[in-house]
Amino acid sequence: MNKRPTIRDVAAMAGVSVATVSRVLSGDYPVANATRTKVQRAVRELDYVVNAHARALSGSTSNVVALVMYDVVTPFFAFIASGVEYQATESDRLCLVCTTHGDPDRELEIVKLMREQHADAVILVGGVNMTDDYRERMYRYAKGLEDAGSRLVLCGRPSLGPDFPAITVEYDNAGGAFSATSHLLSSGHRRIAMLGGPIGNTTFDARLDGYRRALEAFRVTVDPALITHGDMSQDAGFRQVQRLLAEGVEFTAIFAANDFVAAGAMRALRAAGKSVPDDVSVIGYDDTPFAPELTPALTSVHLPHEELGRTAVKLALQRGEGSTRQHVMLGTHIAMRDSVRPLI
Amino acid sequence: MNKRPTIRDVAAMAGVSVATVSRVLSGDYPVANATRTKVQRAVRELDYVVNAHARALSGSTSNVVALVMYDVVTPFFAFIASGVEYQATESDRLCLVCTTHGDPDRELEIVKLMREQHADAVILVGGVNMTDDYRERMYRYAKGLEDAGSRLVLCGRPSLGPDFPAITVEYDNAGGAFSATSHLLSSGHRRIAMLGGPIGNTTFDARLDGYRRALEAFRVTVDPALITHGDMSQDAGFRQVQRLLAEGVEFTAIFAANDFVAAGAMRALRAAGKSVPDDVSVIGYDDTPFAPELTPALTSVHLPHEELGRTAVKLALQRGEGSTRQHVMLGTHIAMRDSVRPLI
DNA sequence: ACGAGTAGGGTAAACGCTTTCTAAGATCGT
DNA sequence: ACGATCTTAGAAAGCGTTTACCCTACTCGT
Repeated sequence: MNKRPTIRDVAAMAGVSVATVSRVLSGDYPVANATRTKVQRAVRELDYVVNAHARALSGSTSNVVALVMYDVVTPFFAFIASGVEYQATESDRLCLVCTTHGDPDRELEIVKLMREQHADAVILVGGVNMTDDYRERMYRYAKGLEDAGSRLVLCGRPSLGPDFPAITVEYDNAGGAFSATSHLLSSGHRRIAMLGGPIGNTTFDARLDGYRRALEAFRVTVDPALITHGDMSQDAGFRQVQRLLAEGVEFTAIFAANDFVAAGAMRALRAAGKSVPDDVSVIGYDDTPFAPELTPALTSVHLPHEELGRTAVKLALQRGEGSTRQHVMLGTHIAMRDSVRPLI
Repeated sequence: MNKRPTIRDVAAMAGVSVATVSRVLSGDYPVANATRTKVQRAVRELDYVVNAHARALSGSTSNVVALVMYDVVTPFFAFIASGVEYQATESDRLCLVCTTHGDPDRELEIVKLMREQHADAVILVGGVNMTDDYRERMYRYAKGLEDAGSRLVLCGRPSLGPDFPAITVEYDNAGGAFSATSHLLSSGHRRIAMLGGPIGNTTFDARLDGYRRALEAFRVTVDPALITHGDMSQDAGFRQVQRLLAEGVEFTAIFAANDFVAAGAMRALRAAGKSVPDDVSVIGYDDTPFAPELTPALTSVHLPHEELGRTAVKLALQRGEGSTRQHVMLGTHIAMRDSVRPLI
């Protein structure tokens, strides 16, 4: 095993100084053609590659973007990751991926690691519980990262205010829920069950809010009995519908917190001998890839997942005045399929 | 914005030398308790974090594991990534994720980047076209990475031989296909269509091979008319079944290259008025999360995705003699669900 | 023909750590 | 009480780049 060559070896072989080699490699300084050629040949000959750490230490950017999310397999996160990865390589950056599984300690640990790494951007993805503790934590993160020269990006979670030193890239959670609910309402449904997510989570609170606002816009009173909560799993959807049925709550449509919950709901409905969409219409959220594969194909609120990720990176990497605290909100739309039917 | 503190600042504040600070931080050298406390207080006071690049430059490990795959959203890859990420953080490593989308140039580029980064391990995931060009490319990669002190891991693709300087972690593709096909055969099916993947891809060739071997084991002659090829998409599955039907090829069961293809096949069957599993049994591969959500729930070959990822990292990080060219093969099993029915 | 300007390239000082080498006290056996 | 041994800590030499600074040799305009 050969020791890997350094820039000095290249310089020696090419018969120039290390400064010249460095200049040829970064290409931002005039170098005579003959010299450039000699250096390039030496590089090829030795199969030389720069040492990224030395470069990062000397220069000051690490060319790394960090992505911090709940997990890596949930389609919601996977698609955002896809967008981030895409834009990162587009911008000649590498992409570090970390998962928290919801553990704040792990999150703290990761932010520390990213400060160590001098990541150009740290992108925190997904809804949260908006507590004072959370705000304070974020403030500490923002400070630490700023000192390390990193941009903090909140992706798919609300802004912490225009004064907060972070970029925010969200999508219109409440708006999507409003559309979805309105879609059911204008199809004639009035008894619409809302299978919510965990209480306090910004994402699901916003979806619930959109639901409420749509009902109000249609002058339908919000019946608390129709609103349930659970985690975001299929099982949760299943059980919530089971309970609703057991309690004899009447409804002709369901708006689910996300597609997993919707899938569980449809399963419970089927188990109870109810047909979707003949007896009950169902609409989901996130437009997960399996939505069109369900029977019936699930109508769902489509999110610009990948664009969310791409935008996060793009904004974080863009330099210049005021670029540290932008706020963008992306729109959603309904992907209409077969799980909703007008009430006659 | 404060400049971030360095180890010298900590040393100054604690009234000790930088060497002592370094030793307190790495904790592998005896330091008096009083001194340790002083240093730790200074660290907390200044909110100091080490500079990972300086550390990597000085020491010689970067504590980074790189994952190179086709994409990030396909469940097959996402679950492997999940395992890699898990084991990486377990081993105090960060996880760099790169995608190739099948582009060899991009792959080359990534390997170069990983040499620059001194990644502890570079994990290449997924099936490939086993050409001479490929072997040669891998050999170059292995050389370059070895010189950079990185381990090369081939994950979910065949070994390049015991002399090749890489670790291989595969799962039993042919074995899984053998089991799946045997399952259909022992349910009485004899006319089993095989909806294959792209020709030449190691993964799908192996699955096809397992199919063949199972038929032979049951003394059923392999009918080429029953074997089709396509990419691994749902559309491909749909079209392949459509064509089979149009050509009047008779079959009572389908073994699909993967679950996407199986989903497409079921759709085509339904479109043609055939019932699954009453008219045709279907079995998929990969046991994707949506498999149980299909109607009927899809029987599929379950892969140890996460374990594959975890094992890749574990082997790559384990030091010692002979640890650079191990080869492990993980087993598969059939997840039985509702898409297969015995032929009476 | 001459000073200004520019292209091309070398020298050496950072960058922020780890680690080897060295040395001063403290502790101990005899 | 005195060398030997241990513990603890500092000085300084890298690690492999980038870049500020400096210098030389041309090219021009006049």
